Amino acid sequence: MSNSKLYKGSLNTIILKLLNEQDKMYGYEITQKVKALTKGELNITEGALYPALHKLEAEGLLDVEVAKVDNRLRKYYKLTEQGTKETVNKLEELAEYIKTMQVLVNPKLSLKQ
Amino acid sequence: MSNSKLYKGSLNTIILKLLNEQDKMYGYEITQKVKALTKGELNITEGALYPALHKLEAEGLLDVEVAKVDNRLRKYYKLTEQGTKETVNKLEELAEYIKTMQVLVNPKLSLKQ
DNA sequence: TTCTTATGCATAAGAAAATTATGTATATTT
DNA sequence: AAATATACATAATTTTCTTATGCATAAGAA
Repeated sequence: MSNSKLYKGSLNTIILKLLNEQDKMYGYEITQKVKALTKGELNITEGALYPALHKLEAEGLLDVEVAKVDNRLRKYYKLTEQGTKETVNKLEELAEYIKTMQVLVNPKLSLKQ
Repeated sequence: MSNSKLYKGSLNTIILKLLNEQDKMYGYEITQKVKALTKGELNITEGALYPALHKLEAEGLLDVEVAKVDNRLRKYYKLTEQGTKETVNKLEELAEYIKTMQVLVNPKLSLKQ
């Protein structure tokens, strides 16, 4: 995923947010989109992505729709209603996480703002 | 640690940064400091902290010094030279992580600044 | 004075989320 | 023809954490 361990735990947030923007995406598309957006910084591995997608689906946050394009399989995922709600939560958690880490890591700066 | 999974992978960064500020700290002190700084948002559990400290020491990033205060044991940890270098790396990684996540999560905003 | 809470360390069992490796298959480019 | 890109999947292992448990002393409350 990256040389930095900090991305551990961020994958679901990334997936949900992308699907919130793009309406529907398939797995491989997600990996390419993330690579492009981060200019190669972040490469989602398949071994992380596919189990994560399956779990989000099992939890009722994603719906799947299978399509065949150019004789190849694609599994399009989109947010359920519950998935949209959870996206909001995840984004709030991310904002909170960033704030907290900034307090811990740059206590002087955090007093100023 | 927190209801949010995002903190996974952040513990070493937190420990190193605190020791970079405070010169030397003992385990329990770290848990209390983090709790105070984050107003209770983040509670480092002992099961996470002590193994992390031991590992950082084994990697040569921390030195230990045992002290007895009020008939109770304290293990003071401080950064080695290598630990100070690694602290810089960890902080750079955190800054990079935050930037990257902001691009992923708020692509419109990230264009503006 | 006894019980609870706080201080201070430690480790073991288990869960969660990732990495790494491997497998299958088709399409496209070199 | 071979290599790369597209597209999915899973299994073994590792990392990092939670939860539970254990030991011990000090301080405060009932």
